[in-house]
Amino acid sequence: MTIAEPAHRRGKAVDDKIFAAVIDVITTSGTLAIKVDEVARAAGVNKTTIYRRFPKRDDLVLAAVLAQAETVIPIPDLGTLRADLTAIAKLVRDTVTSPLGRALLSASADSSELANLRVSYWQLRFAAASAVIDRAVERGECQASRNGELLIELMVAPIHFRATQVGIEISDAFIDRQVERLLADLS
Amino acid sequence: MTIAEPAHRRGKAVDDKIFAAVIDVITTSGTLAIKVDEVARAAGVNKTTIYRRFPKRDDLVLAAVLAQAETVIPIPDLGTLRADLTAIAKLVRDTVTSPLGRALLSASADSSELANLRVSYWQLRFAAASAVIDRAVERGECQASRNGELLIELMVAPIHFRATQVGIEISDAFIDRQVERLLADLS
DNA sequence: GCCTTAACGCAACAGATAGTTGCAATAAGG
DNA sequence: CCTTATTGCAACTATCTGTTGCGTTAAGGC
Repeated sequence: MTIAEPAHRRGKAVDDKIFAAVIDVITTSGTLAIKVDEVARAAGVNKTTIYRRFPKRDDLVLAAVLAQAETVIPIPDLGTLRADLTAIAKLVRDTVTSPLGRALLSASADSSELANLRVSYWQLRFAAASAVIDRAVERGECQASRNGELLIELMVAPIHFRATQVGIEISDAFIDRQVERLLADLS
Repeated sequence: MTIAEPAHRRGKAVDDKIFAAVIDVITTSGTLAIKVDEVARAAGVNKTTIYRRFPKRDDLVLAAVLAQAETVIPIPDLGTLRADLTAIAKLVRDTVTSPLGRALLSASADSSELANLRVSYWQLRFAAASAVIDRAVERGECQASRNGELLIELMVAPIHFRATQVGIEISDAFIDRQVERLLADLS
């Protein structure tokens, strides 16, 4: 995507160190209450350097989160729809339960940019997950569905809800229940 | 709960003004990034007074939120289970959609006290809502269910998820779908 | 109505953190 | 090797949290 690369001469590596430091601080310290000084220290970089690249603290956080979110979303292919869906559901559980996930998917009003990021994050996940359904249809494992993404959403929502709102540990049984529910909707 | 009331002589009214100001600031300014000075101005009270009652900013926010959360949760009684559940679902939608609701139910790590508050908030709601199911059972409208609260949770979760994560407007059709799903689980 | 005292107002303060600025040091690339 | 973009460093300003001392006010007993 980058047109002219030689913009930052010794800059690329610095960006990576900074982003890693931000993610690290979020993961350990827990919240988005990051201190720029702290990030600078963790990255072995001067505070000024950070401010020159990211004028506001929010820019820094957003950029780091974006870089992190660009990691490829794995689409499982375990042979059966049930297995694939279970894998997806468990991945969601792990993500939503982790400190980083909780910080990133915070429902607080935050910046509208983070809100947009959250939206596209889930849309990507739903699209990837519904591909699993499409594949199952091709295998003749279930009927075709015109709104696979909605079904995935309904499967995922209670997992997210429990993790963020009700604060109950999400058992494998609960995951299975959600998977079976989706399978029932498809038959 | 208060044992000796004459603790604050001209204090009660002040508390109310402060709490109202906090809720007001949250609702308008949106987030929990409240400034104590701002609250003091909005409440027509000196900053020192606030700090004397609530040593830390978090204490102030928590107290205000608690006072707000103590509002009675209305339990609809519209004659049919479907109508009651629809009313509950719509109330949840309105709450979760409102600026205050979004701020309070933020999934961010926040203080653990706020997290506990969130948990008990939903538990109260679920308990109140499952009473609606119990009443329908008594009317012979549906079969008894041993885990009405879980069913309510599964009905509410997608509403919360859409509002906070996917950012899609929650249509009445979506609400109806969730209600019908619960009714199907009961028959 | 007066007098005690708890509660409030006020102003000035300390501490932490975001964000800025000017200049010197350094490393990449021609 | 020399230019130049980039970084390091130190000293700043601005904002916000939280504190302190003292004067002022209002509630409630007498």
